[in-house]
Amino acid sequence: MGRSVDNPIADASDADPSETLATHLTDRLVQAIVSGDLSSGEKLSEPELANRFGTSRGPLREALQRLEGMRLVERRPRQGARVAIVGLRELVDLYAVREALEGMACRLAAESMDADEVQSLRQLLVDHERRPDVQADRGYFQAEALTDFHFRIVQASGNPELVAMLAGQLYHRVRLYRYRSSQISRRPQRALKEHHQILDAIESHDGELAEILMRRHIHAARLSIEEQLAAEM
Amino acid sequence: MGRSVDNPIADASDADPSETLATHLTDRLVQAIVSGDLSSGEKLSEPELANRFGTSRGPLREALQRLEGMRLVERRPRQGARVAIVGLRELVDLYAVREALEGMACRLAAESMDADEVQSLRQLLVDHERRPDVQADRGYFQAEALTDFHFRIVQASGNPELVAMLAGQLYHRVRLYRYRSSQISRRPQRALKEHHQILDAIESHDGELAEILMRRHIHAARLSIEEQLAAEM
DNA sequence: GACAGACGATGTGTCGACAATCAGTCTTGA
DNA sequence: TCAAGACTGATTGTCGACACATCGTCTGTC
Repeated sequence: MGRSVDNPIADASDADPSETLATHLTDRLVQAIVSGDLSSGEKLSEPELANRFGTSRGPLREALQRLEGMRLVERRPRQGARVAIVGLRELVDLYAVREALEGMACRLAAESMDADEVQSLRQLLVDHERRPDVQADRGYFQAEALTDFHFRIVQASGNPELVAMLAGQLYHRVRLYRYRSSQISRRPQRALKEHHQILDAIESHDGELAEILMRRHIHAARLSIEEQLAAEM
Repeated sequence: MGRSVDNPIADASDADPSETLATHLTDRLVQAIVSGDLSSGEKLSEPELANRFGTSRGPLREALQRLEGMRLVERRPRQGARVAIVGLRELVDLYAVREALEGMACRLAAESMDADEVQSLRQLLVDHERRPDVQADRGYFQAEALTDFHFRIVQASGNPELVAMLAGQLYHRVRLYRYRSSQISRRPQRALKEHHQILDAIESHDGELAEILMRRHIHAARLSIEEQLAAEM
């Protein structure tokens, strides 16, 4: 498919102590699912995948288990794993939760971020602004931007529970929808503007406003994805 | 400790198709951690636990992985698993997230629950009310009550993502704190009253009020646990 | 006496193999 | 022709074993 060649040598030759085969497999499977390499609802065969990635079933099962925790796959005892179903209904539910959690994160961030951190985030937005795809008003809102701006706000909330919930599992599913919906946002300039407004609220330590703006921002993003997804289905 | 004897015969003799050794182990380990049988920060040895539960390391590792997903244990590559640390700081963070999510769940429930469901929940509260420990104003707020009232509201929200986040991982840690803080609430009557008020708001489909009341309720519960925990430390 | 380095023991990560189960196909009977 | 049941193939759950890393201890030297 899109994945040209697995390079087990380059991956296995290093002896990174903080990584294990299972974590590697997890990352690769996440990527495969999010990118659509493994399609929604597809049955995942353990022997086949293990063979495909050049490992045994042990680490692969461990990886599948983690994906289940991220709700990217669903496993049933003695029936195997399937890639999670991504539908309109699930999108709405997911973004509703995201609104609540990121709204909260944004409020906390507004209350605790110092000037340096704000400045750093502002620079990030400026960098985004200069990207050619954004200039052409296409594709700003890729997964990268999400992991950049949103993730850093979440981290700035200072609440590890919140970070774990969002970065640990919710964001993976969000990325899933992003990729599936043409991979390209139809409103990059506007999204970028909203990011700036959110950051403005954070800068002035207006938690309440920051939360409201973030919720609206996510709400609008959901509507955008919803449209595209509905058009594709 | 309290666990006298493992009874592998009674557990293994059945052939429940929907359960596997790993799920069994998960339940037992959750219980062991929540009840304090395994103390906070304790190192978990795979061979020892496997031996203790009469299985091999395979299913046990799978169970540990799930516990990691629930954030009841922390695993580091090549260093093993440790029971999660439960401190005051973590409690505050956890309950902040819980406030946001359950507040949202309560609002959704208020908007969608029908009269029958409300009646059923009301009956549940009446049953709780009659329990001897509640009559003596002691111990209403056990884990059971949480899985009863709160869980049913969360389910009534109709948002599977929300249910998964709360029931799938957050509630396990909440139970952890409940058990650790003397296992007994000092405000059962008041908590019960708050439950009734929340249900009143739900009954009148006042989502906004229901959310506010639920948030206050959880906030008060947190303060109560915080006091007890602080006194014990 | 204290610190650095080597040694041994335990534990984790990974693998291959076996039994029970499930899905799909074919046969058999009405 | 269709339905019920048996059979075959593949897959999942589980187990035991091995290699390497990590932790604790001991020895030797400064």
